[in-house]
Amino acid sequence: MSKPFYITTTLPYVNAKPHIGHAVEFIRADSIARWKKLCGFDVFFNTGTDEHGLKIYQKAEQAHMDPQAYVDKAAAEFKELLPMLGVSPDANFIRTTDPHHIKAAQEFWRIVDKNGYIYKKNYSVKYCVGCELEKTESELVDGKCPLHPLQDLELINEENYFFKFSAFQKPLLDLYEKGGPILGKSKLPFVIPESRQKEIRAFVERGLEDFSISRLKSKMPWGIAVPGDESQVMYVWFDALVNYVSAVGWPDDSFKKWCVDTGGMVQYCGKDNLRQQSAMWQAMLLAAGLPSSQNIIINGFVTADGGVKMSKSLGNTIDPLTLVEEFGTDAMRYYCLRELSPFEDSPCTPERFKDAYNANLANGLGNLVSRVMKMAETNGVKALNGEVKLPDAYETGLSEYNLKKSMDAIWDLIAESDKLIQTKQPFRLMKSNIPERTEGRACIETLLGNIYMIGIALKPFMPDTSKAILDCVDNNNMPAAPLFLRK
RNA sequence: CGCGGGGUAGAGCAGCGGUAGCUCGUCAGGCUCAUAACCUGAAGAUCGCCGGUUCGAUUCCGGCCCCCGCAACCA
Repeated sequence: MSKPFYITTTLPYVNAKPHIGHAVEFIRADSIARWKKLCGFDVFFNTGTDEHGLKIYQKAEQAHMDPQAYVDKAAAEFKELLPMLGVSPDANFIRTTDPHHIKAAQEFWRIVDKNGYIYKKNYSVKYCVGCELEKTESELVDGKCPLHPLQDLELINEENYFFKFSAFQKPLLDLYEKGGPILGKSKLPFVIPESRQKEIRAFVERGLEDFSISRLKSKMPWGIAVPGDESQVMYVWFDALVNYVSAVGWPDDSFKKWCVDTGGMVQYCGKDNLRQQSAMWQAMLLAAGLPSSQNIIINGFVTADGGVKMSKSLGNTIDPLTLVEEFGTDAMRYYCLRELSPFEDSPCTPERFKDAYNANLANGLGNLVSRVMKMAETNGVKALNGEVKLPDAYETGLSEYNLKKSMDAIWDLIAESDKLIQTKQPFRLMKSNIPERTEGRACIETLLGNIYMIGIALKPFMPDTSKAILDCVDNNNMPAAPLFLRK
C-alpha cells in the first residue's frame, strides 16, 4: 500500500477572472503533487472554486443571470485554465456549490456548534447610503467611503453568529511551536517560509477576536443555509474553508486517509491568505475536533515592474493565458517555478518573461539538448544505462517546498554540460584518431547521462519537456523541432 | 511607540563575521556540436545613512531615513 499525500490550493473566488497569481499557486502545488506521485505516494490534489457571497450575487444580478448559472460559467473559466497550465488531469475540482460540500459545511457548523464554539451576537456593519452597500474597514479612507466622502456612514446592527476564535490562542501557538514534519536533522516550520510563521505567531499573540460567520439571508441570499436558522446564511469562512475536508469526503470516514494517515493536509496559498489558512482555518479544525494541517506554504505576490501592485486600473496586469498561448505551458511553469521568488513578491512583465524564456529555455535547456543529441546521433553514441542520482539540492528543495532551489539545481547541470562541451570539445575529438575518439565517445556518454538526468528531474515541473527529452535520449535522435524556439 | 517584509553593479536577485556572488544587459576574445546558440575574460557596487561590538561587518547590536504589504471579517 502506498502512503497517501494530500495537497490543496486555496479556492479562487470566482468574482474575478483568473490571474497570474492563481497560475503560480496551481503550478507549484501541481509540481509537488506530481513529485510525490513519482516518489510512490498515493496523491490527492485538490483545487476548485469558491462561489457564494454577496459579490457574486450582485454580479449575477447585473448580468441578469441566475446566480447558479453565473457561477457555472465562472467556475468553468477556472477549470479550463488548469490543463493550459499543465495541471494533472486527475486533480480534484471542488465547487462550494457542490451538494456534498453544502452538506459538509452544514455538518461542520453543527459539530462546532455542538462543541460550544458558536454563539449569536450583535454585529454592527458600516453602510454607505451613496453606494447602497455595506463597507468593510479596508474599503474606507479616513473612515469614509472613498466614493462618497461627504456622507457619513450609517451603522446598522444585526444579529449574527460568531465563532469563538479567541478560545484558540494557546492551541494555535502550540501548533506553530510544534512545527511541521522532520526533514533530515532539522524540522520544517508549520508555516513556510519561517518569516510568515513569525508574522502569524505575532498576530495570534496579540490576542484574537471572535469573528462573525453568518449573514442575514434577507440581505445575502446566495449562501449556504445555517443549520437550524432559516433567517441566516453562512459567511465565507464556514463555507469556503470547509472545502479542504469536504473535498476528501468528510464527514464520511473516508476523509481519514487524507487528513489523518497523511499527517495532515498540505496547503498552498497566497500571502493574503496567511491569516485565514494558518489561524482561522486551523482554529476551526480544532473546534471541530479534526486534525490540523501539516504545512501551509505561503506564496508572495506577482507584481509589475518595481514591485508595483498589478491592477486593472493601472493596466499592468498579466493574463496567464496570453503567456501560455505565446510561449507554451511548460514555459509558463518554468517562469512560475524558477523566475519568481518562491516566497517573496516578484515582478513579472512580458519583457522579463521573454528574456527568461530566451536565456534559459531556448538558449539554455533547448539548445543543450539539440547539441548533445546531434553529437550522439551522428556518432552513434548511446546513453549508458545506470541509476540516476539527482543532486541533493534538488531533493532538499522539493522537501522544503523551495521549488526554485530544485530548478536551480537542474540549471546548474545545464551550465555544467555546456561548459563540458566547450572544454572537452567532443565534436572535435570524434574527428580525430582512435584513442581520442574513445575519449570523445566517453564525453558524449557523460553528456547523455546529464541530459537524461535533467529529463528525469524535470518530470514534476515541466512534464511535456521532460518527456520530449527522455524520448530523444531513448531514441537516440535530435528533437524533431527545437524544444523552445527563440522568440 | 500597531504588525511584518525589504533597501547589495543599469535591471532582477543570492550571500549574512574574514579577498562582494549569480542571471539578464553592455564590451572584447574563443569555439563551430547546437536554436546567430555555447565558452572565456573585461567594465560596472562607497552592500540605504549614522553610531557601536570585533583584530576584522554587507553579515551582529542600537538609532535614523526611504519603499512595500497587512491592520481582521478583505473569498
